[in-house]
Amino acid sequence: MKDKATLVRNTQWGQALSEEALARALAGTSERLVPAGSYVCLKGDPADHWIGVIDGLVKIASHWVTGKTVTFTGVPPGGWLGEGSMLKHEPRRYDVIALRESRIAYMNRSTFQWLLDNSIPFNRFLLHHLNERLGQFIGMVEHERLLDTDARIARCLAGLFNPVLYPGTNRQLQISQEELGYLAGVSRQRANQALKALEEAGLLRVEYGGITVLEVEGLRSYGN
DNA sequence: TCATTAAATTGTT
DNA sequence: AACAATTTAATGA
Repeated sequence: MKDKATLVRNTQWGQALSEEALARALAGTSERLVPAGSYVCLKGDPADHWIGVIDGLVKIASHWVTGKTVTFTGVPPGGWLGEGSMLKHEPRRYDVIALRESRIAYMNRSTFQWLLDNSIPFNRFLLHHLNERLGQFIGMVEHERLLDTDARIARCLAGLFNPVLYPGTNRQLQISQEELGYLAGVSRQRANQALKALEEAGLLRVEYGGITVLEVEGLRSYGN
């Protein structure tokens, strides 16, 4: 994906906006290039923006004082995040970190509010978005303690391919096994081992610097 | 356009 | 965790 205009235009709500409204939405959205390993936003920051991923890959995580980090989920291009703190008018409750160099769109609060007040499709989108996110986290809590690493990786990938949350993601995903390990909370070696098992099962193809998903449903239900 | 070199990613111990 | 092998990207002729 190239820029914020492409990102917004490709969303469900963006397509329903008039040219005038689209221009207004874009005017209230800035764009920043975040280097790999840098923060997109920090826990405790005032939530003044809704964040969209134009290109790259970010993870939503929490940093513990002991130095441990817990990753909640990854967000590929086409995904949006941060609406929760935005709606509740409270500080960010997590860190967002770029796993590799990423182009990020920041929509300011007034524009977000304006869309909320004026666009039914935007509201519908947010509703679906929140509902999917909720389902995703319920599933994670349910399975985290029950599944082995192979299945965790499988679910992690299936999560990245969720067509509602991340409509821009096609069957190919550019993610190194190291990054995948970060997302699933396992070592690179173990991620590699899991990927081999999943490839063996015919669910995906491992390529240099990325993977191609063959059976999203198979990934989602792997290990059940 | 092709060849060489550097960087990134993966496989193995 | 460290090293070797492989693939891609970058550079210059």
